[in-house]
Parts: sequence; C-alpha cells; structure tokens
Amino acid sequence: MPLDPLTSTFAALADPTRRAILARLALGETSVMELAKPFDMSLPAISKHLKVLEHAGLISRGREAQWRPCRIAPASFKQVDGWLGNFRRFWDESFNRLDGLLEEMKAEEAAKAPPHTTRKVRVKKEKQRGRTRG
Amino acid sequence: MPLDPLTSTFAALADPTRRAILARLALGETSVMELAKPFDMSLPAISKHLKVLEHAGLISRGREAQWRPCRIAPASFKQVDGWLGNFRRFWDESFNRLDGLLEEMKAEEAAKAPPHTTRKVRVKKEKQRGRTRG
DNA sequence: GTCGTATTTAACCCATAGGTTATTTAACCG
DNA sequence: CGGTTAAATAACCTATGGGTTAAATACGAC
Repeated sequence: MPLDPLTSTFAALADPTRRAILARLALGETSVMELAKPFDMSLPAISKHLKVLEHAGLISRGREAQWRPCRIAPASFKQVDGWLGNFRRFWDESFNRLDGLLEEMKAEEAAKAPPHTTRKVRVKKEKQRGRTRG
Repeated sequence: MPLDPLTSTFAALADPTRRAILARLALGETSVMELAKPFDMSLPAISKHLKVLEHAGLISRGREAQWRPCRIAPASFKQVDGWLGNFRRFWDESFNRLDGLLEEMKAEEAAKAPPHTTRKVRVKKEKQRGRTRG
C-alpha cells in the first residue's frame, strides 16, 4: 500500500542521515561510497536510506559502470514547498504586508526584463488574513 | 534523547492525519473535539497527534475552561522553509534567474516607499531569497 | 571465464509510532 | 456536593523503521 507522496516525502526528510545525504547531494551528484563516507554506519544502511530517498522522489539514480550516481530530484522538494505555502502567511510577515504589491511590481518588471521568458510570474492576491478566534 | 528540531518537525508532518489537522487549523484556532470530528479515529488518537504536533512546535495550545484550543505555531514552519531554501535552486527557476536582481529591486523600492510616514511598513533587508511559486 | 570493486538484498533484532479501550483528570453547572 | 463534558493518560497490541552481518548481484578489468 503506497503512501501518498507528501507522506513518504516528509517521512524521508524526518531522518538526519538522509537530510545530510541531501545536503551533500546539493553540492553535486556522487556515488554511494562517497555518500557513505561521513557516516559511522554500514553501507547497507546507507543503501536503505538512498532507497527511501529515491522512493520519496527526493533523489534519482543513474548507472555508470558499477557506480550508481545519486542526484537531487526537484519534484518532491517543490511539492513540499507548495504544501508549506498554505501556511506561509503564519510566519512570513512580508507575505501579508508588501508582497501583494511587490509581487506585482516584480511580475511587471519580469515581464519586460528578460528578452524571451516563457515564465509567467503568478501573482497571488491574498486579501484577508485568516481571522483567528471566530 | 531529544530529537533535533527538524527531525521531530518532519516526523510530525509525515502523517496525513496531522497534516489534515494543520490544514484545519490554518482556518483558525479550534478545540480538540472539533478537530477530531472529521476523522474515523478515537479521541485519544487525536490527542496523541496533537501532542506530537505540539512537541514539534507546529501548534500551541491554550486553555479555555475545559477546552484546549489549538492554533498554528509559526516557528517550526519557518524553520522547515529555511531548510528547504537550501534546495530551492533545484526547482525554482526564477531563483536562479531573476530573483537576485528582483529581490534587490524589491528591497530598494520598499526602502523608499514609505517616505517619512513613521507608521508605515517596516522592511527588513533580506538576503536574496526567491519565493515565487508557480 | 575469474577477480575486484560497488552496491543491493536477505535475514534478523529492537525500539518506536500509531492505533485501540479503559480510566483519570480538569473544569463547568445545578 | 454530584453530574456532565472535554481532554489526557495508562496499558496494551502490532506494524514498521533503522540498524546489523552475511550473502548475492552488477559491472569492468584481466
């Protein structure tokens, strides 16, 4: 029974070894051996961690001779950030204050700055704060 | 042995029930009873989930007669977002493209926006940090 | 083929996470 | 006080997660 994506992703992130592995991979793709070095832990343990990360969509693995180079995979990170976005107003002051205006400015500027940008900056208009205590 | 904050926070988020509780709380603070309603689960189970969330710093709880209203607590969310920031360049295109420039513009613009209106909006100079979703 | 290196799989152990029911604490009300 | 509601705790059960060692697999070199 497969867990939903967010659950397996958060579960994968809930381990310091795996987060350290991701931090290492942020510096560039590398082998299992290389990844294992910093840890006082058997290789099979690392292998398991990598499997968890892969299953969570946080890394992907290639094949290069007998090495299996690992690299960061973006999708799950993006999904986590998307989920976090639902709560951003609770802790990001600027999200509630200037961002409406500034994001517009930004979008405007972005629209004419790059010669051919296919990217559109979406402007989210967050009008009212969630009133606590009804 | 207490887990480091990120670990307990991610662990807390790695459960759909708890994420659903947080989603409900994003709408406003409420009681345990109210939080429990949508779930086909005993009250003690919910109580445990709330304890996990509280321990992870994702919610805080008050006291109002016999109710223990729960509400979102920002700090841990912020910390997760901060950690995610280390990887943002992998999935946020704009983070690698325009954001450096645009965030500067933003700060600049914001800095002179409130001419001398004492009570306007405070702007903190941020390090470059892309946050365009989409 | 055989050897060497990199990595995974298998089999196992133990701690803990998530659920249960039954009991207890806390606070209001009459 | 006793009764009712809200919530937490206790005791328990089972599945899973993170680690181990030993064995198997995949690939390149010879």
